[in-house]
Amino acid sequence: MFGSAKSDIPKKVGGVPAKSRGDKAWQILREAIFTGRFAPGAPLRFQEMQTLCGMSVSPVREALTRLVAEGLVETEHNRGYRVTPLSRGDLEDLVRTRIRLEGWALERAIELGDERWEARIMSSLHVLSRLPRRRSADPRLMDEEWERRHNDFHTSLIAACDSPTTLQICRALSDRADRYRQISLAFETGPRDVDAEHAAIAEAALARDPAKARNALATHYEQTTRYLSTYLAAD
Amino acid sequence: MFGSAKSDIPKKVGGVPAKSRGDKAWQILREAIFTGRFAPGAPLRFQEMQTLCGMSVSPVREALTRLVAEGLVETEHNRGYRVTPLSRGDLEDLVRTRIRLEGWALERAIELGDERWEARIMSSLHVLSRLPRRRSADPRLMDEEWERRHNDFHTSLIAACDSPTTLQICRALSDRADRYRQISLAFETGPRDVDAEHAAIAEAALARDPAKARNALATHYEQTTRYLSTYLAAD
DNA sequence: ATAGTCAAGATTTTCGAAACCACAGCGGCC
DNA sequence: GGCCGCTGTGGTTTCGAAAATCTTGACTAT
Repeated sequence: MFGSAKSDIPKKVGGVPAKSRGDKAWQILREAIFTGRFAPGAPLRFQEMQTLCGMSVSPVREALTRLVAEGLVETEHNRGYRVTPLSRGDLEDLVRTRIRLEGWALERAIELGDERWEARIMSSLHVLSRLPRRRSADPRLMDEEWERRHNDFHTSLIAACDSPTTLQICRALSDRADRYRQISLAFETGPRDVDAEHAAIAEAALARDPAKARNALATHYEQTTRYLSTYLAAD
Repeated sequence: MFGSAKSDIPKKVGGVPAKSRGDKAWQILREAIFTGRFAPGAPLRFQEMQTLCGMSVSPVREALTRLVAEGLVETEHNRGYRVTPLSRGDLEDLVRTRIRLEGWALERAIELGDERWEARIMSSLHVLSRLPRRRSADPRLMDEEWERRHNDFHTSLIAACDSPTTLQICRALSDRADRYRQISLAFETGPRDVDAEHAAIAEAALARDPAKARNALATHYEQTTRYLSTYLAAD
């Protein structure tokens, strides 16, 4: 369209190239919401989004529909879209639900996991621990690569669970929780050894101790709530 | 647009009027998938959908995006959309996940429910039992009103649960299961007293017996699997 | 002053056509 | 004969603008 027509499509996020403009819009808006470019509760205006994404209204609209389904964006008919607000109540509910559901998935994975499952956990834990959590340039922001690896670690823990439906829901909840994780960095004051928390989960999982693994996972997830909930609106 | 401009918008499904063409397209396509107008695995062509919905491509596309997010429809880039196939494996996974998740929601509701919760269960159970399950005209099809009331009964059971996230997921899973329920009628041969199954759940819930209620719910959900799974592709 | 009405501007929603892609059928080349 | 590339066809995806809708603010009547 303008200049080199194709070269603006294959932008990647998390290693996955965008296949269509709709995909790309989804990635861009998602990223914009995560980084706070669009604040929680802020209205999303089409003109701005079109400029940001460099495309027409149709793919933007498709992306928004997806984001609504994922719970990152809300809509009211004929009154546009807005970034879903964050709140203490939502976070607490989210964390409790994740602990319950992902805890079950973890137990199941411990039951079924083979050597390959174990190996993937060890490898993803290792590469995760090799990276600092905060971005060196701006320590209030999360390092993109760290987040990718963190995600991979948690995915690997439950990968051996045999319920695709459960895994899919876990992924969706993890996405919703990402936003809280992002901003929690700005508020964490006390010392927190995230690496140790991860190692504890992995150790219990490989030792095939379901109760212990579940506990470690719960502790890990509850840490974020602890730091964050006092700073969030009660709702 | 044509004749009386407004009158073609407020079509209702389940008592909820469509607010936009996108909503209406979603309702129409959903209904078409449930009733088998579009069979499992069948490709969804835009021309046909536009004719069926009586509108242009944009709202149809929006509806499809929503249906994909709900798992009723699948898509492959540049190769269109297709109705998500039904399979034995998917059904079994779905049912197990529902039993686990909805079982927990039920326990929680039993813990928290007040008089209003009890009253709603009794009332929705009553109106449900007053209606035949099969459509009188074509006994292989499910009565629309019955399905609405059935849904309301199950919703009322867990309504007192205090986790919006969990309730939302339960609703989504219930929607996915609807398709299996619809076709199960055509295969059910042996006698099955659905009303008794419902009554058993309600009784245990009102008696505040979590384990018993959970069991009754599990039994109820497993019945459908029992009748259906031999007729479904293994996958 | 207050509520109700209306017009203008801003924004979302929908349309119809253009651009684009996958696939099948055909013809040339090794 | 088999393989490769071209091209036409049937479909999806994206565009740019028109239509519908909401918001705002001024104006009028009570």
